[in-house]
Amino acid sequence: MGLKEELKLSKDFISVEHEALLNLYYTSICIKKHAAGFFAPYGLSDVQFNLMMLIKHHGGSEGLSQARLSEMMMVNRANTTGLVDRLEKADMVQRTAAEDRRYNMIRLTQKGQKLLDKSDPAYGKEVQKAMSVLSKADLKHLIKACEKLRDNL
Amino acid sequence: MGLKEELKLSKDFISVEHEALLNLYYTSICIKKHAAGFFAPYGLSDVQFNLMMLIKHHGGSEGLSQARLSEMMMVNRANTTGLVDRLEKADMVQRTAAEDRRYNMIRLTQKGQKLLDKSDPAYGKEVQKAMSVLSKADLKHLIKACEKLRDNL
DNA sequence: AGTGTATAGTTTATATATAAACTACTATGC
DNA sequence: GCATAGTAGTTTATATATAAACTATACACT
Repeated sequence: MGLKEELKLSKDFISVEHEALLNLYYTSICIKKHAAGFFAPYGLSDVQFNLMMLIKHHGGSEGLSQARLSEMMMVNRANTTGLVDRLEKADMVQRTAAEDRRYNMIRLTQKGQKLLDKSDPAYGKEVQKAMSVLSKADLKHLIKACEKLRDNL
Repeated sequence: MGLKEELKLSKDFISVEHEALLNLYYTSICIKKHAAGFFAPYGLSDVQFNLMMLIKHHGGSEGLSQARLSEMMMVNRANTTGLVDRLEKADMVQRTAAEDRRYNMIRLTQKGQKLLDKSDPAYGKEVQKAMSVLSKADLKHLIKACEKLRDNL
């Protein structure tokens, strides 16, 4: 459905450019909400799940520092402090000392690893399902468009 | 730049589908950050500006209820309470009574109207500039892709 | 060795977002 | 008329996000 109908607007968008921008923005909101709903049964938020996925897939054996996690999630490093606090409290990740004593290396706990091993395949399937309405060519087109937009900011 | 390079990932994405989803998500984050930076000199957040724009362009003479604003911003109505609180405190909007006494009709104050009249044209130009890297065909393609994705959630 | 600079993480204050429980009001059905 | 449903807004608790100020550590240079 067009965004105009979805938001029940009576007036058209001012330009295709603005319509495209708002479509990108609101679609991202919808996807985020959907992801939150998908992860809720696992007792995790979408953001918490994302952080744990990054450690699983890019942390190797040493884990990732909070600064690196912040960079990969494109969030302020202050945000990661609280995020790791909550995940540590839930026994999903643990802070471990690095050689450079400024760093916390964040790793998954056994509990965290177990939960991810269970939920990761389901997440993969959900992504395929969500994106299946677009052809491979459409997907590549979409990726290219996003890259161009980011480069231009 | 590809998202892989931008986030300095050492591994490829698992699928084009996942890459497209992450591109959409992260591009939206980048755009939001850019918007926040753009509106900062006006003393407004991107979210506050969005709310005021909705009132200006879709509020007519009566303004909009908080429920309607929540719907148009795709946020929980609890969120709009605080948003309007802060904008009211800054003398940008005002709550006025509607015939149906459950409703607050939110309108721009003179100060809010003045600020919007000044910033709105600059915002329009910024949107054009940001989206100018995509052709009209690309933009329509992007809109269509977003619509398909939302319909499929 | 000591000084300055940069980096990592935390703390604080604040904004934005949700869900759930609550109040106030409206509308519906008998 | 009155119980019941539904709708609008608020409050509370909590999560996520930022900027700015802070501490601790590391590094570079004379």
